[in-house]
Amino acid sequence: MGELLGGWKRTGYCAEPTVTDVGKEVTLMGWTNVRRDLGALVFVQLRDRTGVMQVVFDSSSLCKEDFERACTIRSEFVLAVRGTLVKRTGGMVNKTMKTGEVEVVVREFKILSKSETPPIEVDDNCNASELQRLKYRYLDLRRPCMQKNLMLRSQVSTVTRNYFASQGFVEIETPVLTKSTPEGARDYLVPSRVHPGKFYALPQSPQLFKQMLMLSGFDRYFQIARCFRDEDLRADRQPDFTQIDLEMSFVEAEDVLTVNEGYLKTLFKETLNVEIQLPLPRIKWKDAMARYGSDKPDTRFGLELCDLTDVVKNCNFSVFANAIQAGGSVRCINVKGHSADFSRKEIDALGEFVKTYRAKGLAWINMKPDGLQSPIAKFLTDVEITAIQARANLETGDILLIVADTDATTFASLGALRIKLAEKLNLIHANQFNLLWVTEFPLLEWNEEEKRFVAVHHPFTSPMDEDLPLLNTDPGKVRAKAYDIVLNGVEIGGGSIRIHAQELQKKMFDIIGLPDAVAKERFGYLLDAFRYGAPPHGGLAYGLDRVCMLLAGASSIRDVIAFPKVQNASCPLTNAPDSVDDQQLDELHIACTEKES
RNA sequence: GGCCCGGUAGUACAGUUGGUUAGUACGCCAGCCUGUCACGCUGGAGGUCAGGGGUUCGAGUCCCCUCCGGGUCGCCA
Repeated sequence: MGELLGGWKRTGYCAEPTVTDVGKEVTLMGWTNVRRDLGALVFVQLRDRTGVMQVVFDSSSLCKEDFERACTIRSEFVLAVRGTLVKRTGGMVNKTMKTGEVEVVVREFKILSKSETPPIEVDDNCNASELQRLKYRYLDLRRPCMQKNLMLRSQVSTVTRNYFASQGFVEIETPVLTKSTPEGARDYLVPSRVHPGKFYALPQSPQLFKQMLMLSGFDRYFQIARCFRDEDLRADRQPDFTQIDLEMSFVEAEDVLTVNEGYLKTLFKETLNVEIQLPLPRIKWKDAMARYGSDKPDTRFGLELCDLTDVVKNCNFSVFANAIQAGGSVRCINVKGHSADFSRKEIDALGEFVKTYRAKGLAWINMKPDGLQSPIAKFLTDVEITAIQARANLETGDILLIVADTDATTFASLGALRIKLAEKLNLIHANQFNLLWVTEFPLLEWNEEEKRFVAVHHPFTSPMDEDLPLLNTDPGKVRAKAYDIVLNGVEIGGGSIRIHAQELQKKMFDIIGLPDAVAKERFGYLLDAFRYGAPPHGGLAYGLDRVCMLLAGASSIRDVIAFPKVQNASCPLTNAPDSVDDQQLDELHIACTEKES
C-alpha cells in the first residue's frame, strides 16, 4: 500500500499554479505532452485535464543519475514531479500559455509509467482520421478539445439535474430491458435465457414508462436516459444515444414550453454564458414549411422560400404546369445580389444537388446587369415573367432558383438548397444561437406504401381540440398538440400533450389501422393503466448529444460522445459487435446462420 | 438498399499522359546543444501503395469485384 507513489500526493492540477504561488513547493502528476532536450537542460510540458505546466530538469541541480533518467522521458510517459514553482523572466515568458509565466524546477521525480510511441499525436493540431482517433479513443480523449467537450457534456448534465430538481421534478430510472414496441424505429433485441424464443427490446425512449409514471402521480418526472434505435447512422444519429426526458401532469402545452424555456435559458447562461431572450420565437409547422422548406428551420439567415404556384399555374412551361396539375407546387429561392456568384457550371451542380432530394431539376432566372438569362424564359410570357419578378421581389443582380414538384419534394429540395446556399455564401455566423419552437405539427401522415395513416409523432399524441371533428372527415388535416424545439436548424427536442382519454386513444388506433387486439398486445399495459385515473399530461425529450454538439460547436455528435460508433454501427475500439461462444448462443436458444470465419 | 467522396511509411498528405530506386511534413531512433516553448543542427530507420482479379512489355496510376472510412437519400413513431 502506498509504495507506488511513495507517499507523494498532488498539490493540485498542472495548470493551476500562478505567479501568486511562486516560491511554493509543488507536486504535480500528469502525462508528458512535449519534451525538449537541450542537452544539459530538459524541458517537459506536463499535462492533465486542466492544461499543461512546463517543468525543467537541469543537469546542474540534479544528480547525474536523475538527469540521465530524465533524458529517457518520452511522449506520454506518466510523471510525478516535485520542485519549486519559479517565475519566468524576460524571454522565458510564454504569453501563449495559460501557465507561461511560471515553471517548476524539478528537484525529484518519478516515472510512474512509460509509454510506447503513441500511434496518433495527442495534440489539438493532430489531423489523424476519425477512424484512427476512434481506434485509439483513449489517446484521442487526452486532447484538450476532447477533454473540453466531455467536461462540457458533464456540465450540461449537472445543470439539467439542478434545474429540473429545482423545479420540483423527480428523477426516476426506467428499464433498459423492456418490451418491443414496433411501429417506430427498429428495436435492438435481447434474447431471453429463461424464456426460450422470447426477447427483450432496448428502449427507443422511455415514452410509455413516463406516461405510466404520470398515472402513478409523479406529476413532474425527468431522467437522463440512454435510448437505442437500430437505424442507419448519421453525423447526428448514433444507435445508442442519450435523451433528457421529462413529463408533466395537469398541464397544457403552454406550461411545458414555459418550463423548458427556463431550462434553456439557464443552460445557455451556465455553460456558455450566453443570454437567451424569452419567450422563444414560435412558428407553426405549415409556416415553417412554407418559409423554410423544413420543419426544423435554421433562422440565422434569410433565403426564404417563395410560392410561385398561382403565378405560373396557367403557363406553357409543361414542367411547371404538370407539377401544379398533379397537386404540387412551384416554389423558389431568390438569392438576392448574388447573380454574379453562380457560374453555369455551379448552377448545374445545384441542379444535381436538388435531384438527391428527388426533385426532377432546378429552373433558374439570372437577373444579370446586361439582361435576364434563363433557360425557361422562352416558355413564359412577358406578363408571367413580370408576375414572377413581382412575387419574388426579383431585381437586377438577383438569381432565382426554382423547383416544381410535389409539395414534399419541393420543400425537401429547396429546404436543403437553402442551407447549402447559406454555407456557400457564408451567411451563417458562428456563436449565434437561434432557438425556435415549431408548433401545430400534423397529427397524421398518409403512408402510400402501407395505404394507411401513420402517426407523425407517436400514436399517443393528442390532437388539437379545434381539429377533433376533422378526425372523422379529413384526418390528414388534423393538427397535433406537438412541438419541437429547434436550435440552428437542428431538432434538439420534441414533445407533445398526450391522449389521456381511453375513447380518443381507441379512435387513434382505429385511424392508424391498428386493430384492438394488436394494440392490446403491444400497449395493453398502458391502456389498462388509463382505466384507473389518468391525469392530463405531456412532456418533452431532448437529444442530449445534439445539444452538447451545438454548445461545443462540433459538427458531429461523435465529438461529444466518449466512445461512439462508426457508420456501420460498429465500435473500432472494442470491435463490437462481435461473435460469441456457441455455449452462449445455446443458453439463449439462438442459432446463428451467418458466421464469419 | 441507392448516390457522392476517400483509402500510399506510425500519422497526415503529394505522386504529372501508365515508365528509373514511390516523395514531403510531423512523429520515431542516434549524436551534438544550459532557456527551449512548433527548440535547433547532423545523420538514420521506417512502405502488403486497403485486398483480390484483369488490361499492358510495364500499374500507386487504367478496368472489374470485395473490404474499410466519411457525407447523404431511403430509414430514423
